[in-house]
Amino acid sequence: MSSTDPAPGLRERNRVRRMRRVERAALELALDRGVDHVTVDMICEASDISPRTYFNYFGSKEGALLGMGNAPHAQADVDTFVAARGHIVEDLLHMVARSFLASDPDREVYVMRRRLFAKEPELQGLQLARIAGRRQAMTRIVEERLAVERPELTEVERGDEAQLVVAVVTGAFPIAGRVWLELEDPGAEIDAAISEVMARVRRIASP
Amino acid sequence: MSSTDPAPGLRERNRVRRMRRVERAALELALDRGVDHVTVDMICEASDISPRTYFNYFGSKEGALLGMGNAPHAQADVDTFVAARGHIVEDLLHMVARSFLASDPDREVYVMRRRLFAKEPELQGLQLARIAGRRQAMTRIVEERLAVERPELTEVERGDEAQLVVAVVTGAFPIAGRVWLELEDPGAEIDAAISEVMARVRRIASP
DNA sequence: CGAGAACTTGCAGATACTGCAAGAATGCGG
DNA sequence: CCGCATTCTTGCAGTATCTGCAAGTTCTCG
Repeated sequence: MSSTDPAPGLRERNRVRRMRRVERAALELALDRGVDHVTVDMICEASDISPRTYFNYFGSKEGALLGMGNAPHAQADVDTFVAARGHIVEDLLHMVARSFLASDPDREVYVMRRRLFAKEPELQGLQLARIAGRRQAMTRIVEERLAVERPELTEVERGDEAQLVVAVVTGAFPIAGRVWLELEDPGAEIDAAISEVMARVRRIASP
Repeated sequence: MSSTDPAPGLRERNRVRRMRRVERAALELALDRGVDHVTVDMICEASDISPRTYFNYFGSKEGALLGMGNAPHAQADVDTFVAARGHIVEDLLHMVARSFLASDPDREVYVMRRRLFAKEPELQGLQLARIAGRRQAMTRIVEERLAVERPELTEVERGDEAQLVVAVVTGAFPIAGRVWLELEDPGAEIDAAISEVMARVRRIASP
């Protein structure tokens, strides 16, 4: 289920191509006229797809605007994080970043999305709702690591600490994303962005 | 607009009473049958209100389940926070807590809400979406304080730092809320809960 | 008490979303 | 290349959410 499937097959390729087409159409329409002056029917007409299929793909009107929300983390990345012993926030940021890059993000779509978010801040709320499931999954993963790393904590304390770590990471990741965007060089440079953001995180809690 | 209005007036009192009645009915129904087997019409019938009025009050089906999302912070509390020079996260937690207590939270409804959230985690996502507006407002307030407290930061850095602070606080507040709930004594005890949570926040970023 | 403001309600309608079943595209073994 | 099974797309019909408007009702205040 990772991004390294050997033969995607025609069916899968068509699917991806169609989804991208719909996403683009939706973003263009939303940027042009504003989200709530766009209907699902418009998006479907613009991308030549049936409304029923639209919902099969994205589940909700905003689905095409928000993009990837459901793909779980690769087990290998999870294991790496659980076994790592660096700063837990930084390690988790790396896991999330790896997951993000694995989805083969389309830089152009990403930029459109950012512009749209700036234009209609309510979408950020929906984005948060969309990734709520991921937050829960992440919380469980962090708890797993804490169980071996800090066995002195009670179960409740572990849960609290995990929640806090996840909150910090979900707050910090978009910032790292922006920093990453400003660097021209794609790929490994995201590590630099993470280090930079980590420094800011440290500064906040220290004094 | 604060909670210290001298004479609420009959109109306002009716309004509050009715909203509470609707909230209770909605929570009971949702706990009983599950959120998506409850319709707005059911809630309205159970609480003897017209659907149109329901939407005037709560704006969305889930509004009655999630509770207060829109009331802005009292200007006095904001000023206090901006002028304070303690740990910025702790100060902001206090501001949020004051705002929360000012809404005169009904402990029983609060408990029902927590039970419902535990039963249907997707609601937590919607909750995040609902308070997204508050988060933005909080971010601006934090930026305001940072502008005077740390003038050496660039505008972008200020924005980033504010975002991080808000992320930490919105992550930490529910935990403080739970701790507060477990204390029998209502009222000022929320300060103790905040101190306790702050210690955990510090522990996370330090090593 | 009476004028005016604020609120509730019903109605009509647009839009979002879902289940179902038929039809089309694709994968696969012969 | 041909059927057969599988999976996906689509249309249809129906339900639920949400909104604007205008009329009726309740409250406020002088």
